[in-house]
Amino acid sequence: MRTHQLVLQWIEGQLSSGQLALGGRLPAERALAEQLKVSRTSVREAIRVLEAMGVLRAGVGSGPDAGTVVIADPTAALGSALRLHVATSHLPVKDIVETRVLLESWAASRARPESPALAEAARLLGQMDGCTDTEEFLALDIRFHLALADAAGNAVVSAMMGSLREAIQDYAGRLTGNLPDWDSTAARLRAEHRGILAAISNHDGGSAAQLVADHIEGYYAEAGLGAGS
Amino acid sequence: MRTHQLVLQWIEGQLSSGQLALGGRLPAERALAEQLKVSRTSVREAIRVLEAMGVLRAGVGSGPDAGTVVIADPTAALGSALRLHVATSHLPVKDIVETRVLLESWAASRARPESPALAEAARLLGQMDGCTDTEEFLALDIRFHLALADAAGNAVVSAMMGSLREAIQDYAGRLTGNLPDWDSTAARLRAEHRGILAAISNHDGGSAAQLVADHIEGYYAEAGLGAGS
DNA sequence: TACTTGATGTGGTTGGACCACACGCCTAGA
DNA sequence: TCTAGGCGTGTGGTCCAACCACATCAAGTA
Repeated sequence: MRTHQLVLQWIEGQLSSGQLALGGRLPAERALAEQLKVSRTSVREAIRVLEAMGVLRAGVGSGPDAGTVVIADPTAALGSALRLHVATSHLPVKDIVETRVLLESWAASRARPESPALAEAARLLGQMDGCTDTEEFLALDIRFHLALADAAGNAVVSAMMGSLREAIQDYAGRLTGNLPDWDSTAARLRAEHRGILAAISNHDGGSAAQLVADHIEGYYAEAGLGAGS
Repeated sequence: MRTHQLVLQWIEGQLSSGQLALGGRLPAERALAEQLKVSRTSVREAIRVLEAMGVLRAGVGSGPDAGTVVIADPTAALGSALRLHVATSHLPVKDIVETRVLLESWAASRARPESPALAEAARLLGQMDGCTDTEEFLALDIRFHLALADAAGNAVVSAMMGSLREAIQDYAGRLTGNLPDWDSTAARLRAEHRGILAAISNHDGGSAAQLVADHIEGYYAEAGLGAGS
């Protein structure tokens, strides 16, 4: 057992037992090192790992933003892990898109019409109507799809959706250059978004799921390869 | 930009550009530190992160197993990340089980009967028949379900399935104690496994998906809370 | 030839030092 | 009295130098 793993175990234990909760603060690195009888280096290595996993956030200085505090950002961990393994060509982009279709169509079929996340999605849709900038449109589009995922009320699916999105974000951005006519594409995407939202509002989960799948795969087909709107 | 993140970027760049591939070796820590004009500490912190993400593996000594080499274990990264966030109570076990049902039933519906992974699943099923030890049975059960997921041919879904499993493994293990009669449960599980395999062999993906969902949710209901066989 | 022994290179760990930063007290001035 | 500045204190960020344990390989020895 390597030293930093001992520190990891200790922190995970504190989290499991509830002695360290969301928003809680870890002891200072030097204090924790002394407490666990290890070097500060080992403590720092453990903190780095948890930071990369979206469990901790380290801040310098003093005050409320300082120190090492517990956060909860599962998307960050899953996202960077997926991105790295895509980089090693071990996770094909095709599989990522396929998984995204799977998760997102499920989320659409399970989305509750009264969910606040769905209201947020509708608001974003309104913003996209008056949007002329391509980059801004895509940013809003991402948030729209994430809100859709949130509306299903499954935190794991939401986190995975976000991470899949993050993993292929650069890739998807490059694809927009392949589009022959961005304006017409944007118009189509807007219309499809409205259709999805309408299906969910009508409690027609089956249609919503199908529309989402078509929506993503349609973009996939049009842009030539791998990442939907 | 913190120093270790610079090292992370450099390594990710090497991976993306293909100059560092699966099985490749990183320069020695001291050499890499000098090359990037940073301290060995920062290099080590970056390596720790990538190690936790299942991208690198560090080995001491000399020879083939020594040095820092590129591996590809997406499951490790996703699994520990999910486990940690479950520990913070930010990802409900209920959502994990629900996601597992979603992914696994999809995998069953897409599994190709001629897949080698499916043959492996059948082999494992045979081993489980002559198995009397509870713990060994559960270990084989895990491998059976993972083989099932692999048979769909989607690396992302396989990795996510494995990570979900890992995240709630301890939890699932504790649940077996709740069962009133393990022997009869094991017999039922075996029969259900055979049914799933048969449906896939008959190219009846729809039935297979439904059987898998029932299989997992049945165990969930019987054990009282959260993790299927 | 077979065994021992040391050199070499790897990651693993440690302690100490210094830096930049941000807050909050505490003093000097208005 | 009230205000504005400076300085002390504690935080993470970085670096360095040294040592350890380990595994291999080559040279030397019986």
